[in-house]
Amino acid sequence: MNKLSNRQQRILSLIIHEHIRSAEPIASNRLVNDYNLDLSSATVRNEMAYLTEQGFLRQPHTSAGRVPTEEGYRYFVGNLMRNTTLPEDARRTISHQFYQSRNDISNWMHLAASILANQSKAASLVTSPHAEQVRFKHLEMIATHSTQILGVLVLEGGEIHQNVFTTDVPVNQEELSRISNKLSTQFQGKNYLEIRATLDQYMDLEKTIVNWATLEMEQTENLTAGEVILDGLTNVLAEPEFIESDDARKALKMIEERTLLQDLITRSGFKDQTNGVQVLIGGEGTWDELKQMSIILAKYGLPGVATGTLGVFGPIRMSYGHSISIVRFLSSLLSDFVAEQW
Amino acid sequence: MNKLSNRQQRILSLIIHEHIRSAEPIASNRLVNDYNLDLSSATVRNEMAYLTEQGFLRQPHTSAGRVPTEEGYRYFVGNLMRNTTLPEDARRTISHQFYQSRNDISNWMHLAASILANQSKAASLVTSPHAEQVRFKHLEMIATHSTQILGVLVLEGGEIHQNVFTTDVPVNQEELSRISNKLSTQFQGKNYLEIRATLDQYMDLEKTIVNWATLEMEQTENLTAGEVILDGLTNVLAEPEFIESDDARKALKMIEERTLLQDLITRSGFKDQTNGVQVLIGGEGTWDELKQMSIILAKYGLPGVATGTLGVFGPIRMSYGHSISIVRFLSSLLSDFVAEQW
DNA sequence: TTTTAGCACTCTAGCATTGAGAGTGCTAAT
DNA sequence: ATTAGCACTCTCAATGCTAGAGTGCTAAAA
Repeated sequence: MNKLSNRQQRILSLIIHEHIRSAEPIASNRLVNDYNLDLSSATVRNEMAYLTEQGFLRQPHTSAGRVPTEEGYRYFVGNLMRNTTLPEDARRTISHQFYQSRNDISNWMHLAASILANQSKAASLVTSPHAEQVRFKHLEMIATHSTQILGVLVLEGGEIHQNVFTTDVPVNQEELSRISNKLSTQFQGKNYLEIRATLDQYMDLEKTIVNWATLEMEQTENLTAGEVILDGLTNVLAEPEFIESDDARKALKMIEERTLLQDLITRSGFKDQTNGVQVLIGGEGTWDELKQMSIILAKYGLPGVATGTLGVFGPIRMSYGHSISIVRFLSSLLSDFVAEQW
Repeated sequence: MNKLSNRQQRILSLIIHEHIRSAEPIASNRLVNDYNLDLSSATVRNEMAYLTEQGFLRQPHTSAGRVPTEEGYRYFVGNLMRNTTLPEDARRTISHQFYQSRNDISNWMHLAASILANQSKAASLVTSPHAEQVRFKHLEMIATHSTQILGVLVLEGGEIHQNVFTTDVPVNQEELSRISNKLSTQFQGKNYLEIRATLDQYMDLEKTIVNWATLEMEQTENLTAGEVILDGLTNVLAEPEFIESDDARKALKMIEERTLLQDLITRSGFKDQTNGVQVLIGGEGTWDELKQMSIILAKYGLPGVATGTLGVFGPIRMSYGHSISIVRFLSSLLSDFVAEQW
C-alpha cells in the first residue's frame, strides 16, 4: 500500500468527517463547496479515484459519491486523526459529577456508563474493577433471625460479598462476633489458597463460614469481568444503519446478553493501540457479528493489581476523535478512584 | 357499549391471537380457513363490521383485514383471556434456576429480569425491594489504609450500604470495632428518626458515622425504587412497530433513562387489575409516549413491609396471557425470597 | 507536469401508469 | 339467520420514463 500525499490524506479526512455527519455518500462537488477547497471538483475526483483504488473508499454505485471503507476508517484513526483531548471545562464538569459518588464503586460505574453514553451518543459499557489477586480484608457475621445469619465478606479494595446462611441450632450475635473477629484477624491480607490450607483446623459453623469465604474469593479471582454495566443501547438504535440492517440488531443483542463481551475484552488489545485506548473497527475480520460496528475500549485501574474495562460501541460511522477522548479521560478518572481504594 | 355475543367474543379473540402471531391485518377468509370455523366468511364479515362499529377493531384501509384497537385489547385482557397459569414444568425449571442465588438480592434481581425478558420476548424491568420503613440492623467499620475507613451499614432485610471515609488522624481496627459494636447494639431495630434524635450524644468520628448512617437510611426510605434493572431491550427492537416508528424508539429511550418508570410505578395500579397484575395498554390515555406499548406490572414482596416492582414491556401486540402468567409467577417467587429475609 | 473545463456516460430516485389481487360490504337467495 | 355472489375499493408490485446526480475521461490551460 503506497503512501498517501498530504492532499489525499486531507481529502480522506474530509470525506470521513462529512460522512460521519450525514451518513450519506460524499460527492466531489460537495467537498469543494462545503469546505471551500482551493481545488476543482475534477481534481478531487482524481484523488478520490486513487483512494478508491487503494481501498480506502468505495462507491455504492457509479453515480454515487464515495463512502469510507473499514480500511479508510482504520487509516484515519491510525494516521490522520488529530489527538483530541477533552476541553478543560468538559473535564471539570465530568469530574464534578463524580464528586459525590467517588466512594461507592457501584455508583461510579453507573455514572461512568451514563456519561460515556451521553457524550459519545453511542452505547457504553463499564465492567467492575477486578483484582488480579483477591485478598481477604474482613469478615462479619450478623444474626438476622434465630437460625439465619448474614455473612459479609470484605475484600481488599473494598469489594463486598454477602450471603445468607441457615444453621441447625440458633446462634446469638455475641458468638458470631467472636468468630468474625477471630477469623478477620487471622486471615487479614491472605489469598484464598492460604486460607483454604487452614480449613482443617475448623469445625461446624466456623468451617462452613471459612469454606464459603474461600469459595467466594476463588470465584471472584477467576472472573474475567464481574458486573457489566451497559447504557445507551437506544442511542445506537436511532442510527440509520441499525434501523435497516438485521445484522446490526443481532450484534446489539449479543452485546446485551454479554456473550460477546467476554471474548472481546480478553482478545482485543493487540492492534490500533492509541494511547492505551483500543479501537476495533468493523469487527477487524475476527468478529463477524460486528461488521457494522466499531468499539472503543480502554482498561482502567492499577495494572497488575486491579483493573476493569470501559468503552463505547456504535456504528462504524462514529465520531472517533471525541469518543476516544471521552473514553481516555474516564479511564484515567476511574483509575484514580481505584488507586484510592486499593 | 353493548354486550358482545359469544360468537363475537370468539371472533375478537381469534383476530387478536392471529394478529399477535403475524403482526398483519386479519381477513375474514383467513380466520375461517386457519381456524376451521363452522361459518362462512360472509358471516364473519358481518360480525367484524359490528366489532369495528363498537370500537374493538379497525381497518387500516378498505381492502385490508382488521386490526385490534387498544379498546379491543383491553376487552380481551379484561374479559376474554383465559387465565393461564404457567405449566408445572416451566415453574420448576424457573424455580430451579433461582436455587443457587436465592440468598443474594442483586443476583436474583438480575436473574428475574433475564427470565422475564426471555420468556416474554419483550423487555423487562425489576426494581429492588424497598422497605416501607427502614430499620437499623448492624454497623461495621473497617480500617483500610491509615486514614481511610470503610463503613458498612446493614439494614433489616439484609440491604447493605457502604461508604469510604477519610479521617484526619489514623485510627486502628480495635478502636473501630469497639465503636461499631457499641452503635450496633444501641441502634438495633431503630428507624432513622429515632437514631437521629440521639445524634447530640456523639462527637468526632462517632458523630460522623452516626450522621452518615441516618442519612443513608433516610435516603433509602424515601427512594421509590432503588436499583432498576432492565433487560431484553433488544427483544423489543426487533419488532416491526419499533423499527418503523420513531415514537416507539423514543418510548424505549425514556424507559432506558428511567424517566418514565418512576411515574409509571407510582401512578399505575388502579385499573385492569388482573389478580395483582396490572396491565397498561397503549399508555391508557395518560402516557402519550407509550401509545405503541403495553406494560405489565406487578408488585412483589410483603405489603406494608418491603415491596418491589417487576414487569414486562413490549409492543401493544404482545402475548398477554403468557406474559401475565410469567409476571405473576415471578412476583410470587420473589415475594417468597423477600419473606425469607425480612 | 499538474490542474481544470467540459462533456458523455451511467446509475438512481421519483413519478405516473397499470393490472392483479386482496378483502370488503351489500343484496338477494337459501 | 346464514351464505353465495358480485361489484367496488384500495394496495402492492411491476413497468416505463425522466431528471438529475455524479462520475471518468479527454483535451486544453496553467
